[in-house]
Amino acid sequence: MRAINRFNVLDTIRRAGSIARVEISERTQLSTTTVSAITASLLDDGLILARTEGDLREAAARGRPRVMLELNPDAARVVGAKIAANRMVFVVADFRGEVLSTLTLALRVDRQPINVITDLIEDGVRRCVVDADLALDEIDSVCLGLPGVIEHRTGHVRSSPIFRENGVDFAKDMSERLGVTTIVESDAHAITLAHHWFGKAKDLDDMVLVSLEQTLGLGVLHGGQLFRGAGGLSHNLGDLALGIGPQGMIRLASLAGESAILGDQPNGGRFAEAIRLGRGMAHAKTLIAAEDNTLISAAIRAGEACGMALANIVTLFAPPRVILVGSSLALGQPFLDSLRDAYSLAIPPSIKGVTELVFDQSTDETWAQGAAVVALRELYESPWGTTGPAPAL
Amino acid sequence: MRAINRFNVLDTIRRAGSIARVEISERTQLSTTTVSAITASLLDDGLILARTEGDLREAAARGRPRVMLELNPDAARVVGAKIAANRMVFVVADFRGEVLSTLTLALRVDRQPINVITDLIEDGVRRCVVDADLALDEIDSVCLGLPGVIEHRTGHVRSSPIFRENGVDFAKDMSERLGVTTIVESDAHAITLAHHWFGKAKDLDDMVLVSLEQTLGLGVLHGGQLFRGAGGLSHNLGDLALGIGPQGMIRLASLAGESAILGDQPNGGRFAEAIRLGRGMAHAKTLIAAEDNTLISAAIRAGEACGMALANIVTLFAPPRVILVGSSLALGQPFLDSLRDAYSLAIPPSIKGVTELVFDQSTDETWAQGAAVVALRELYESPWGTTGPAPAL
DNA sequence: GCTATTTAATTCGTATCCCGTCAAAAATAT
DNA sequence: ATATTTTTGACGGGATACGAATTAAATAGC
Repeated sequence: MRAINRFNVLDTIRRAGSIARVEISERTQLSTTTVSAITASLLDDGLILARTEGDLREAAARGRPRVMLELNPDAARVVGAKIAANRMVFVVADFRGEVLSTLTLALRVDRQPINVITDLIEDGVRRCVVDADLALDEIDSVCLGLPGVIEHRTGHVRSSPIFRENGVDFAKDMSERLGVTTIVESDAHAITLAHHWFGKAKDLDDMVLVSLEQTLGLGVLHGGQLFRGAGGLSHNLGDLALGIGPQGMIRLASLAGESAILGDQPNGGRFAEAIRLGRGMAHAKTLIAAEDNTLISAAIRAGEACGMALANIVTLFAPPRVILVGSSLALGQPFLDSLRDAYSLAIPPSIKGVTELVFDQSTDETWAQGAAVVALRELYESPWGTTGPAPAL
Repeated sequence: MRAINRFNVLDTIRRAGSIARVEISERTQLSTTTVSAITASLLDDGLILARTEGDLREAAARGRPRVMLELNPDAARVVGAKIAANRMVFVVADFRGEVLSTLTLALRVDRQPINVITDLIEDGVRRCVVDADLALDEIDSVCLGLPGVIEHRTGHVRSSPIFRENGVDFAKDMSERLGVTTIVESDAHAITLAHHWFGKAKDLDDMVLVSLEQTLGLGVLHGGQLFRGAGGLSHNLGDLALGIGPQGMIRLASLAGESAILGDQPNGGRFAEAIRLGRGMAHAKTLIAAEDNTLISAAIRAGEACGMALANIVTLFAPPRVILVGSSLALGQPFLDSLRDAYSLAIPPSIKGVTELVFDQSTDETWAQGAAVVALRELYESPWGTTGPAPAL
């Protein structure tokens, strides 16, 4: 019970950035007494800081000035990472989720043996931590966001384009490797939380995010919590079945996945090289501007498929807002227009107007930051969840 | 806090049917002391009853015999109803959800003006209440389950095949009409809760139910709670988009809805008559047995579409169990087989084995009982939610 | 410059609630 | 009748939250 209130207060402070006790009490519906008690304990634990200046009410404020409270950035450090097929992005973040250092490694990791991948990730984590002027033992937790179907609770990767194998116990492997608690999460879930904390869903506790990258991912926020399937399973939109074709089931990924849009490019060509470097979509955009008809029609086909799938998601979840993110958005007009058209055609009239569509081209760093948020959210709850007994002097 | 524990204890008693305090304490993880306090207050409020006999442990039980506690059936009465296009089914249920009386009215209500429909419903409610030897003012709450997209919180019906109009404030209308709090809920949600309380999901707090009737509905249970969209919106599977056809969007309902399967039957014919009476699917089954090829292929088409949609639902929600209900199941082999085939083809390998498929041919009464459960669940929480202060003497 | 006013935060006392321990009650076995 | 076993109820301790009163720190007015 106290744990719940503690978390609520802490979260209220985080959302506000800087806030006085009175206002916490207003927002949480807790009495000022309780807020005082809780904030005292939070101050005591070093999780928040008090700042005497900064009372930003109307300039001529009478009465005792408010003492502003904010998160103590140094209360914890976490590493968040986005692991994609052709790049890895790491960030070190402080307790507020603010990024302290970034590291991008442009290298192809998919289809590599697992221990090569874990090696590379370990390397990236270590380098990024050093860049932030920290040591690994100052890091409280690490979270890796990767594409695919991931069981968050167990850290079990059911399937991912990153791995050749299915069913990897990735969290366990990496935890042992790094000597730091490591969480594995779907990349879509990570960017969903990033938007909830810092992006275009700060004001909402219910929303849906669709990520259009190599893999098509989904994040559903419900009451401020990620909605996970059984066993904390993440969703994979690319697996959605669209119909039966000559070679069996046609899935969304086969029309709207990155490789489906860009097609098989001749090895060594400039396009193939751009794809290698994660610039495939940007390159495609310039080709589309030059009226490359193959690409244009691929983009339109992908947009239509996405738009329809999106409408179905909205039919099922009816969120007030859907945020679309991912590299495919860089394709520009033909893709976006056909997506929007298909969406508005496919959305049932009865829920028209319920959902607002928002497009966002986040940087890779935001994804990694989202992974850091996943790690932070777990920290927020667990280690100080139990009320510490007053230490005997 | 007490409210939460109270609810948990009450719910534990309901689930068990009859249970001793010790066992409540075991199941809820509450101390026997607390359980005693709470049960005393529940007994005091007349919500539960104590029965001295009925200790069903090993016959030769030494020690003080257990006092079994069970819900007081008379603590409340509710009316639940299933309103379909061609029939209305009412039940009066006691506090346990047990049915006291049933009333089925086989009449076509769709496309009637609203006040005709409300008239008929009012009539049905009143008659069913009388059948249970009760008066309307002894009814605590009414819940109507209808097909379509319904906002549970507001009782607003966004669209329903029952109504000619969209956007009807049905809960308000009926509450005024009956003088009893009336809740409106999607029929799929009702049957979902019916299965949670009495049917094939008693053991699960997470599951998905798909209802295949005139309308294709969906109920998602998540942590024992119905998962609703924004504003308590219900889902409508029939609105799912499958692809673009010559006449615009092809939706699931146009392939697998009742009318899509049965087709347009000549007015006055035996088939049309059967449909009128809600026996359309049964009649179709006999025709299929007689190798009516039009129907067989319609059934197969419908089954395929449903199977694929089902696989997509499972991809998104990954529930441990999916329950399929509804009149279309009566079609038998061709429908069920093609559904199963399409499902196993469309289900992504990465989540194969997560979900168990269960078919259930519930009676209409069960649907109405589910609506009663919706009403009861609200009663369980609200009126005794606050701890009553000890009355002065 | 002093006092009154206003607003913020803390302290204190009270009520609630849960749990652990212990005693009472109710049956059976000897 | 007595001992044993099991369940139930009662009392005190600990934690928590809230309301009222108190203290704190600033401004406004004279």
